[in-house]
Amino acid sequence: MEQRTYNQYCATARTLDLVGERWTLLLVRELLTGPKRFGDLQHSLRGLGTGLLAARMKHLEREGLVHKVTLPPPARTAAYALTRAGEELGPAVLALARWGLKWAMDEPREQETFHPGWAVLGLRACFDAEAATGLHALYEFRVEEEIFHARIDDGTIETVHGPAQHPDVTITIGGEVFRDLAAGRSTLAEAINNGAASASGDQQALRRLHQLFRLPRPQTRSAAQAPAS
Amino acid sequence: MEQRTYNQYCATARTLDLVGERWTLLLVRELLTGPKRFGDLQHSLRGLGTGLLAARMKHLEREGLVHKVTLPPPARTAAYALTRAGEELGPAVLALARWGLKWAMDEPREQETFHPGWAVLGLRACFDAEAATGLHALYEFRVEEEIFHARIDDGTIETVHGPAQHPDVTITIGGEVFRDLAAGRSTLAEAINNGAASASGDQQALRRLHQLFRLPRPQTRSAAQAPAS
DNA sequence: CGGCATCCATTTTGATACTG
DNA sequence: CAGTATCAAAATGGATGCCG
Repeated sequence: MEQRTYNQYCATARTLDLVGERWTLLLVRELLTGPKRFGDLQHSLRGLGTGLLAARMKHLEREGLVHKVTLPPPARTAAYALTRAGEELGPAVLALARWGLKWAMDEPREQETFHPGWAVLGLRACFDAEAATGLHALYEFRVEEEIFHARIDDGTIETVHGPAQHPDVTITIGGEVFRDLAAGRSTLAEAINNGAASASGDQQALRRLHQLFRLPRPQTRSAAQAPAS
Repeated sequence: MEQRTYNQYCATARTLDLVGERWTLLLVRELLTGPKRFGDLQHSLRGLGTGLLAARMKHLEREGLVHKVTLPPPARTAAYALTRAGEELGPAVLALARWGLKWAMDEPREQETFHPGWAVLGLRACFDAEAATGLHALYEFRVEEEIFHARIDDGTIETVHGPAQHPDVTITIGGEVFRDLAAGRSTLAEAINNGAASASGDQQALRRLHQLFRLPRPQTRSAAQAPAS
């Protein structure tokens, strides 16, 4: 395995040698919101068979980007988690997501799957650090059956799968609304006004939340275009 | 073509549908330092055949990331350039490069090729915007037969293939030294002291240059490691 | 359920020869 | 030099079965 290399002494190429194969960066994306079990990973990634998934995870493990953990009680089952090196791929994945939010997220297509965790990462991708100066807050998102939380500490954001301990605000929202929101086709304020979402908790923290994400204005990639430089 | 899609309504997955195939991001990398001809691209990317290269460029063109241009005189030949959308993949490519600089750039391996343009992009990846506040300068790098320039304007950097008009500083340097420098295994100051590089022009701009790039301390990805979270 | 091997149809790729 | 045509090798997708 991994005999196929670009053979270039270049940081980008070396990185792509490690994580450029099909599915690999999406596996990293899944783990960026916390450890996941083998089955969870496969469930999120339709089209990825057990054989290839096992091969990819073994590769990531061998390369030191992922390691096996035992989930804390009461779960106690085995799962995969990112190592420090794996976690630091976050900025690269989020950069790809930012580009996609601006240039590739038109209407959802038939056939396309969606999981709330992707939208959570989408929010994280357009987190505006400046807008969060001085803010320390814990937000919980209850999207259909899935729960996530975002911890904001003065310009930093952490988004994790699972409930929060003592959230300042809890947002309850349907999957489709949440999807539209993360794709910039709706806002949280609108959704709450609509009744499509509800928020409870610290009202001031909620007001800050509205300002924290700066979604790019979607653009179309027309093939006929003036030079970039 | 492009029938293979992840079918996920996710910004990262949609982006990878467009540029996640083998070679594609490396082609973007090549074009990030300016337009290139078909043959130049193939020359830089050993192992990429003409058939696949043609298919990739056609795909990128159809998707509006690349377009054909006619090089200005005296060249006048056809070339490929990034569109606005393509150019904006820069941050994602540079994020991958930053990760690689930290976690994947050990010694060059036998068989690995190297082109100065990659190192130029490596420098750009670790450009420190804060260190460049108030600086407006044009640097020219003459690496073996290749010439690049970097234009710095107060926190922004632009790196382009080709000579500069009226550079403030011109650095002449060998390919291997430049390679080591961009991989963090040497510094420009050392290279100049060694005589491995020479610089002429505005001495103050040269002093600033030394401070502009913050290379990450290389790390090893040990598979046996404590959890990241 | 987690994890892995095996078999097979389909795609993707790599390498080379060939054409305007 | 820019690209097409062709073919062999490799990667992928999907199904299935096995084992603890």
